[in-house]
Amino acid sequence: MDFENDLNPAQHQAVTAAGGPILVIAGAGSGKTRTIVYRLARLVQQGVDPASILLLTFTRKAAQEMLSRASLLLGHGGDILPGVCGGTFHAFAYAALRRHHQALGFPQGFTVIDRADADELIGRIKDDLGLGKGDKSFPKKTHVAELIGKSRNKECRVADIISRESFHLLPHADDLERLADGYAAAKAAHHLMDYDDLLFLLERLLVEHEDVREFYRQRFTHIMVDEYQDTNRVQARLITLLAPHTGNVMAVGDDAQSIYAFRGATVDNILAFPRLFPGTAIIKLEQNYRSTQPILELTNAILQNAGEKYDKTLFSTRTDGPKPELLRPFSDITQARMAVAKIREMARKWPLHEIAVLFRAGYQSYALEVELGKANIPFQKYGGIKFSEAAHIKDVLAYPRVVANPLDPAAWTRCLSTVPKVGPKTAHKLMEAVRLGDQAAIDKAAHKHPQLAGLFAFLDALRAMPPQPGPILERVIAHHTPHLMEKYPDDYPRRLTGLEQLQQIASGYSSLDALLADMTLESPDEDKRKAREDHLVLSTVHSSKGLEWSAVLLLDLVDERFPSRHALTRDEDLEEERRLLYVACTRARDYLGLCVPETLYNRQAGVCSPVQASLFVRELPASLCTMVRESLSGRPVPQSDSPAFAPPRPLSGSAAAPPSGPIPACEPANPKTDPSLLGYCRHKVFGRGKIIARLEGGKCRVNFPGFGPKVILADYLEMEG
DNA sequence: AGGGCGACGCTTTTT
DNA sequence: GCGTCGCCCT
Repeated sequence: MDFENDLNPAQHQAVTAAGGPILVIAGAGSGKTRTIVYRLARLVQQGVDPASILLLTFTRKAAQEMLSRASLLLGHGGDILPGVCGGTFHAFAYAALRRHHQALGFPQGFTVIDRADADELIGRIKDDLGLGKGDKSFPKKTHVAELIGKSRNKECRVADIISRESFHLLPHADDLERLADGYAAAKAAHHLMDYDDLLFLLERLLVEHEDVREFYRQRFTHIMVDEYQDTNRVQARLITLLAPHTGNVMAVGDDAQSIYAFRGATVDNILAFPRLFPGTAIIKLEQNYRSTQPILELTNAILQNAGEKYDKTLFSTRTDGPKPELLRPFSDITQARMAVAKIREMARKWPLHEIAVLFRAGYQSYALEVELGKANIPFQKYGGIKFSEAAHIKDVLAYPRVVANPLDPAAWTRCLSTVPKVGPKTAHKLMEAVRLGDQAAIDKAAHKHPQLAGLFAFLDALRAMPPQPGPILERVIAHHTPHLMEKYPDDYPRRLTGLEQLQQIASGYSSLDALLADMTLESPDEDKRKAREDHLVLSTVHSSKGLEWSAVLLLDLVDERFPSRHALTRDEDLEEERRLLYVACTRARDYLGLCVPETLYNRQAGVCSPVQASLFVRELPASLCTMVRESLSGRPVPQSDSPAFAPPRPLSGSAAAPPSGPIPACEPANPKTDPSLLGYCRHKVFGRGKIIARLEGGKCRVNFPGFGPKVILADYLEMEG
């Protein structure tokens, strides 16, 4: 290892810093991973036992990547550095809780439930409490689950979350609190834990059991935490519990890339770190090795318009390269066509896996996925539906779940639903009968549903087997295949392949509990299952965190989509959207294309309505990108002189761009119709409000405090200021 | 009580 | 394009 030559001075300092707390502020593309990898390798080289290193990352994939790169540096070949404990906070918490579950009053262990299971449980409690019956204003179970999750992650009452961001639900605040309590009680009664419980229970374990705390403090003498800007409060407390104040803790993060505030992450953790760990060495990595200078100029400009100032300006040694392109398809429908043309063009220069298409939300790639299918371009989608979330996988895993935890309601419902004429209601009654040992009720039900006896016999047989995942899954799949064929007559072959993959995965585990927990905590790697072919990457911006590509295309950069329209009312939400765009653009090494459709297809009306370019795009100086319009043939046509962002025009307009200056420089001729003005206004009935969008036909969407968003003709509004 | 069917509404991001 | 809800029949 050549530390002097492989690292720049700041990286070198971070890698070779002696023990004690270290905070590394690592700008996008500044060699953060390289720094962590080299430090890992150096620690091991200096004789630190790998087993005493704890590496906490955002995904297990990231941990594995770092460990295998460090192994390579140490000359261990591609093998993962043996002994190092690496993974997510949640996976680490699960392992610790499993080891010490008796101490917490879970003598028989517990089951980790995912979001869908939690939703279902909440739905049942909602029904039990008789909430929302015939009341359309009562939130749906998924929304309730979201509120409860938020309140726990932000560590405040459900009522506080409601009054801060969903004030229309205030009338239901008391009922929602009751629902949250009921949910917590049901989890305890059935030995279930959701994602949040894992963290809070680990905290309780470490606080209440000094011996356990000391065990971990002695076991892990070196702790490294990646993506520290996206940790929440309980995660920060866990670090202080795991490490003494003078401990060897290295936190790495970038406040400008914080994109998980919505689930309780707080950049305050970065600011507070030096206070919690006195004597922290603070090291900043600012040189960018990833992107060309023109791309960095654009990303720097995005941050410059942020309300909160980030004291960083990335600089690159890569001065070459084209400016980012601003692609203007006619609509979000033709955007897919234009993107495919662009991807074809780029595929001449780079392999497909070096090209990525990013978007704000999963559904925004549907149209593109269809076009890619037509064009025969292979792709892999990140951040979409996960392997373990597919219905048939969950169905099959339900059997071993019942074996592992006979109180798991979601698992029982799935198993019992394979019996004809048994649905959620009967399943619940039966589960209660099993729990209470009510043999009479079971016999009665077995008489009514003849196939029930077979299912119970099968489950008993499973319980009698040694708890080895491989053989158990083999039997379960054999048992379940007829049901699968019945349930999915059209595509059961595809799903059967998925089950075979599951069988493969399962045989790699020695403990059933570990398999089940991993399936809910961390879905298996996509690329392990897919043939190693060259494919384009589609991803949500959130899932693209920490990754990079030679070429990046960004879809739907229009108001209401990016920033998401849910983020328009609160300032801090809008700021998070800005950082999200920053993360997206800093993924690109050589080429960055921003797609700004001129219209959006409106399904109800069946027409394309003009939209504005995203607020963030409108703010950018026109000189930072090149504009490319879609020609009528669908091929991209570069514009000779690139006026920045034309106001939206109807499709009927000529294909040639009307002469128009950049919006930022637009003169405010008529404040009522000027589409760039999104300030405050007054309305005779609703009072003061904030204009959040300009619509066609001289209308605006205005958010009135106390009334919510309304669409109003601009003529009825009086502009303020 | 289950299951099929049509209407509706909504659609952020993830461990 | 999806899940969810209510209605109606079995």
